[in-house]
This record gives sequence, C-alpha cells and structure tokens, in this order.
Amino acid sequence: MSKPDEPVFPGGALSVGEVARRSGVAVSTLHFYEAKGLIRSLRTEGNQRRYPRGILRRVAVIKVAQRTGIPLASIQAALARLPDGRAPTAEDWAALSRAWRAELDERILRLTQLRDQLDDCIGCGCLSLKACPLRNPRDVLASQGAGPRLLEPEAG
Amino acid sequence: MSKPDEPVFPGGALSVGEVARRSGVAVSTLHFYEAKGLIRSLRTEGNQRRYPRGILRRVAVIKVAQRTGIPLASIQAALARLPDGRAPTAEDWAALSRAWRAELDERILRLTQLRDQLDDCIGCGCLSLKACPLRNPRDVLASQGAGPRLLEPEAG
DNA sequence: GTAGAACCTCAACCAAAGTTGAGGTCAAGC
DNA sequence: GCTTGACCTCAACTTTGGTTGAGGTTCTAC
Repeated sequence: MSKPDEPVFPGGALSVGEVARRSGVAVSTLHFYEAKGLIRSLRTEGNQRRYPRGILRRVAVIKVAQRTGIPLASIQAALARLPDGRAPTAEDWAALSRAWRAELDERILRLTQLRDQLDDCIGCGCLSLKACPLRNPRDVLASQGAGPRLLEPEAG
Repeated sequence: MSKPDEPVFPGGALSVGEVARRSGVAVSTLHFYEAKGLIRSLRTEGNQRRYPRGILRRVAVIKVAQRTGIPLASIQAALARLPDGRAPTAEDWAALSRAWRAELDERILRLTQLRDQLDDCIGCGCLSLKACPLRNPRDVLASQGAGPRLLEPEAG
C-alpha cells in the first residue's frame, strides 16, 4: 500500500517485470514465450522490452488455453490467426474461447468415458479379463476390425 | 491367421516382443518401464527377458493410469504397494482403480469448472475485464487472501 | 551349421515447457 | 557519479516419457 507505484511508461507500456508480477508468470517465461512467437514486445532505446497493456489479456488467454491442455505450439498457431494490425476485439477472443472450449469438451468427454469404464472395472476386477475394454486394445479390439473405438486414440 | 503361433515358453512365459505386440507398447518402452521399476522380468540363461502372463494386465493398468494423467513415477509408487510375493488379486487391482478413479474425478472436475468459466467468458468477452476469474489470478484473486481458489492450483 | 530375426546393453537424442546461470548493460535514487 | 536493482543475451540444464542407433549376442529354422 505504501510502496511507490510502478513506473508509468509513455503510452501505458509495461516492463517485463511488471507483466511478470501482474500476470503471475516468470520473466524467463515471458522471454520464452517471445522466443516461441506467442507474444511480442517493443524495445526501448536501451533494448528493454515494453509491452502494451493488452499483453496481460494475451498472457491470460495463453494460460487459460494451457490449463485446457493445449500445447503452446497450438496456442501460438491460434494466436497467430488474430488480426495483425488492430488490437483483438472481444469477439476475436470469444472465437478463440469457443474453439478451445470445443477441445476442452473433447478432453472432458474422453476422461469421462475412461472414468465410466474404470467404474465398470472396479466392480468386476475385469482388468484381468480378456474382454475388458480397458485392458488391451491391441489384443481385443484390434482383432474386431477397424470400427469405432471405446478408448482414446493411441498416441502413436 | 496362417502365421505360425508365437513360441510357447515354459510356464506360459512371454518374450518382450510378444508382450510388445499384445500390449501395444514398443519393446523400447518395456525396457524403459523396467528401468523405471514399473515392471520386472525374469531372464533366460541367454539373458533374454521372460514375463509371466500377468505382465499384460500390469501393462494395461499402467496405460490406463497414464490415460488418466497420472505420471509414471506415481504409477510406479502405486504398483510398488501391490503384494510382493503373490500375484495381485482382483481386489488389489480394484483398490488401485478406485484410487485412480478419485484422481480422475478430480481432473474432470477441474476441467469442467474451467469449461464453465470459459463459457461465461465467451458470452461477455470478459477476458478483457479485471473481474474475470479466468483472467488473472495473481491480479485479482491473490489480493483476496489465501482462501479457496476457483482455478486449478498453479504449477509452480 | 549358418542365415536372419529377435534380443541384449548403453549412450545419445527428441520434444515440451521452462529454469538457471554467466557475463554484461541500463536506469533511478542518493 | 556511483550503487543497486532491473534488465539484456545466450547457452546449458531440468523433467517426463520415451525413441534411435551402434555394436554385439541368442535363438530358431532351414
């Protein structure tokens, strides 16, 4: 409360330290995000980063997307599709949110299916049974043709 | 179908290649799991791995746990608590499943909360607002004391 | 009795998402 | 005008969950 205010830069720009403090991400992470193309900065004459106020929203969006389980590379790709010249509008952000909500739905659905299957298995101890859908997709499902699967797609 | 059957080893033991084929994980992954203490093998006189049949269930359990998002180290710890001498019973596995089901519930719950918040935000574009719970935990929530949080705990 | 498949170990490499540290610069207060 | 904190770059390191490759051995089948 009695601490001196943060320095106010021309145009309301924020230093990297301020962005770190206010967004809750480390300075090194902001550097890292910049290297990955997730954020950009202007530089002072002395080569220090300055961010427009919109950076806080952008970082917040990145963190939300990360919490949904989306990898940074995908977040970067999505952010890259935002309008280039002007600041993004509420609708721009909302469109991103809708897309990510769909991915989140997908993840929740898959985890829920897994949970339900696990429930079934708890009752019967069926991880020991050949027929258990959780047990062994290659052994059981693979031999039943290429139809829809109960499980998450395999990583490979 | 016309392929020769897999070799049958004494006691129904399985070679690493068979386990890989039947469980859907790579041979290198089985080596890796063994190095991490998730599975064990007996060795032939020629130093080749042989697994008891129960290995397929064990690997299946590992994969299920991984799908719920549990890291290998935790899976290893959980498996280490299984009875040492005898083969695990259905109830042993069911106990594991119950524990992991609880973790899965937790993950689903957090993702669902996140989704609901995202829903709210889609309507109002509120990632731009100071008050948005998704936006900036440090800026908003942190200043409200150490009470329960709406969001997932921060990684750091 | 030998070809070739399957196996062995060990080390190096990969990707993601950062963190840490060295060595040096910038900026603000006294 | 100097000290101190904030900042800069770049390289190396971390963890998780593996994969890849080199160089060598074992097994199975003809």
